[in-house]
Amino acid sequence: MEIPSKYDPKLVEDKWNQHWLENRLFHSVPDERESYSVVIPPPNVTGVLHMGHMLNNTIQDVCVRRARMLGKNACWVPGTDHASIATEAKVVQLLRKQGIRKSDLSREAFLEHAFEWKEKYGGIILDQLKKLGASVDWDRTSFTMDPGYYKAVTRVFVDLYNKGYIYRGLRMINWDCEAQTALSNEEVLYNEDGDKSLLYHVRYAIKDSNDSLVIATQRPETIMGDTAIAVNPTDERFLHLIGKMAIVPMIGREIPIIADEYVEKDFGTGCLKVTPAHDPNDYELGQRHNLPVIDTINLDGTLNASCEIPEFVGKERFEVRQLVIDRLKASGELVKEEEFMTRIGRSERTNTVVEPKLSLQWFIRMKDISKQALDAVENDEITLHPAKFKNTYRHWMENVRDWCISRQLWWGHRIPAFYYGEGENDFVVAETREEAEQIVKQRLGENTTAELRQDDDVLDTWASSWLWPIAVFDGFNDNCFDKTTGKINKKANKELDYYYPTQVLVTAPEILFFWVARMIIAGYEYLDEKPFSDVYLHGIVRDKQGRKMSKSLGNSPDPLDLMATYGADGTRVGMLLSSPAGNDLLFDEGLCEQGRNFSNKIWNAFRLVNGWESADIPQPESARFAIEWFESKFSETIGLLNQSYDKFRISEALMTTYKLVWDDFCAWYLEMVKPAYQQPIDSITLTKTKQIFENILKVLHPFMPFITEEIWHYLGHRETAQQSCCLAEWPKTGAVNSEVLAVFNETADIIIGVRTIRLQNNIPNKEQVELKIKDSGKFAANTSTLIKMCGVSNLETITEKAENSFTFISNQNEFFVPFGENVDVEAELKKLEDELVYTKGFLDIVLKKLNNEKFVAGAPAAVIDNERKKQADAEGKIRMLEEKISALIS
RNA sequence: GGGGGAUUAGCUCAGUUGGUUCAGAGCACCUGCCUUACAAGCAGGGGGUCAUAGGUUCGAGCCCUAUAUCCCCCACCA
Repeated sequence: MEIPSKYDPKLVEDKWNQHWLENRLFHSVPDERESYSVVIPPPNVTGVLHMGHMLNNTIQDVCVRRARMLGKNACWVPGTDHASIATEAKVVQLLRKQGIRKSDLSREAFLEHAFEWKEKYGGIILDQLKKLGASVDWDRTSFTMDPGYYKAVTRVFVDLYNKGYIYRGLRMINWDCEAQTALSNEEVLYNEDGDKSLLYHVRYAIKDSNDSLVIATQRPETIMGDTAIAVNPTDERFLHLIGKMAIVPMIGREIPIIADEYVEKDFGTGCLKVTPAHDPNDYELGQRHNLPVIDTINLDGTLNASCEIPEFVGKERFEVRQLVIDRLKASGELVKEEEFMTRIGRSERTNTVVEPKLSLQWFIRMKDISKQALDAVENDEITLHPAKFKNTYRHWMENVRDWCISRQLWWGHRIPAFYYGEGENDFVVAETREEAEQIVKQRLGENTTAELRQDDDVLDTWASSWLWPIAVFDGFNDNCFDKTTGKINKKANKELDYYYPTQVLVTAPEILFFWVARMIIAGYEYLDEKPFSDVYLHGIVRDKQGRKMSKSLGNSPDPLDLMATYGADGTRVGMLLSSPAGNDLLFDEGLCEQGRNFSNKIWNAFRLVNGWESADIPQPESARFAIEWFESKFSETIGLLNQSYDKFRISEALMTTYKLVWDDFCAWYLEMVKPAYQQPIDSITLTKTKQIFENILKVLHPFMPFITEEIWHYLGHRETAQQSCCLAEWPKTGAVNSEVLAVFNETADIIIGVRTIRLQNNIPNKEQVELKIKDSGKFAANTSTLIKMCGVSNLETITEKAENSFTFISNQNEFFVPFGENVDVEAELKKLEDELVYTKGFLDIVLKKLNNEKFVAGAPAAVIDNERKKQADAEGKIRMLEEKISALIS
């Protein structure tokens, strides 16, 4: 059967994917083996595979596949995140296209649409993961709004509330007056270059004084909500005014003049009007100074009665701005209009200017609950890779701020708070409405007729995904979660007991705090145990110019296209080739090409070996040596590989594998054992070579699962369907015979010497050459390998220098290749002279060191010995070169 | 503004406690080869004052101090 000379992934990948799935090779159940569990960072349920996923999942797959081969019970849990904001935005958009507005729908109707949409399009990304060969346990696919998961999230909310970690508080949120909804920070867009705006300087009178001061504002329409004027306490211009009362223009309200560090002396006029209801900073100022909050703007952006000016009530905020300006101009209180650059936030959805708005939100108190999570990373119970993120992590955790977990959306986990009255504390928190009713009855009496309203808001997505490593193993179920202590009893949950903590979490540093830190917090809060031992943080995939890949730039290749062009294996290798942990990856399609070429190289090595016919003939010495050498080389490399893997240096492991396969195995080993054209190979060498090839496939497998599986089956594992390279045993480190390695190195060095002479002197490979060796007593190369690899017709040991020859030195032995016809003596001479000059210079440097008394006195003996050895070698080399030159000249 | 990180070959990066080939790898580049596994290949080769300036040391890519440039995260000036 003819095997094509080019590897065709299309003929291979689907076949093996199907094989793996049908045989459920990646399914894991607890058993007596050591577990190796990994939870996937759940992609958005609405997501489609992009380059970031490609990188992220390839790294995980490499770790998981290797662990499986190491004999561990590998369990990689897949799933998706409901991603409340992102998904809700998409659903809203979709509905809008169908002419349906969210505001016209009931919550229930909207959620019905959302779930419908999720069923239809959600999980596309999971299918795409199959394409890249992700060896996840598909039977365990989870979703952050699965019923069980939903229950876990609710349960945790109630628990944290009961423990006193959750509270309600006022907070500025971004309000979209048109859509009448709150916006997350991510949904607020800013003009990149800033916005040109006007700063209005307005004069405020001082009570009981002829004095006045001038503030600067870009929002004159909020003047009626002012409750203070603030100046910097060190600003001498205003020291005398601190503590006095200023008069708000137009309405005459008296407000205090306060001092606060926050005020910049150099900006505007140095006086700041404080409007706690309509500016986040002013709100904080107000908190610090106990200022009243006067909210003058309605949800739809019109002014309300609190503004005290009837003419303004019901009018839109920007219309009012102009009216205010007109009034102030007329009264002479507007001193100046000044252009300046600022940044104005606009709603991503409606493009209206975002209105900061105070509202009651839910928070988690972070300080105490995050203590253990800080320590765990600090004392390396959890290791971050690369370690530099430890600093970042510490800084954030030490300055952790309370976490606002409520979102004004419908798609998500609805906050389990039930209100029975209008009072601030007229609510209860409970897992279900029934439980809530019970509590209310206890509180208000059995006969209460209070109607319960559940909070309309849902939880921040991260307030569900922070439970991921616990919840995917059903860690909050009734059996193991103890409501009274608020702890999980691991022993009562076989799965959790076996798989938790997981091994490695692979993700991007961008979400180190949003997600990773919070998972750690949850782990310690509920299990008193870390959720994972190692965190591998990979960079962002960027284009060649270093720009983030984005839809709008159109600079992101589609991973599916790449896999179609270069094969999944080639693309995986391409992704990992230049991606050390923590560094951004400047993606270059050329890397995938390199990956594809590598596939092809492996494929052709297989074709070569596969085509060999064995015969009952003696094993050549060169083949015997090749096997002996390669086995040592392989053992040595396995050691290096294991080290790289253990340190999570995945790209280093890949490069080591790449060189082992391409250089050591293909370029050297196969050439060394290869029989002459159309000659058979001895059976010992063939058998050994196939064994070696199998080992090669094993170390390649984590990176290139498809091609290795394909060849694996060709090499004699076709018979049983269960057999798979996926389940092969990772090679053990064996003995490394350093003597053999040294012999090989010397042999290879001589071969390269002869090749160089051939190339530089245009001696065709077909033409046999003689090789003479002047042995310094150290010659130890494998001669039969030399003869085979160099095209040597005659190998001879001599005692005197050979004349009329090209020469080179290797390991203090001198080698001579006698001139054939057409020899360029001049060129040869020049080469020798150049080398002489260089070596003399080198000797000078060494001597300088050795003549330095301080060096000889201060450096350890080993270092000095080495320098003396260098000196001796150099002196010897100079003698040889000089002799050679004189021989050529004569 | 606060914090963190980086600067080594044309590009992307290694370089472990300062001292054995430590100045490296891959790609790119140059030269020669369609040699019967592979031109998606083979063989060989060139290339760096380790950002700059000082300092510590017998010895610095590595340690210290400044300077310059770049990147990331958080908070963002009314």
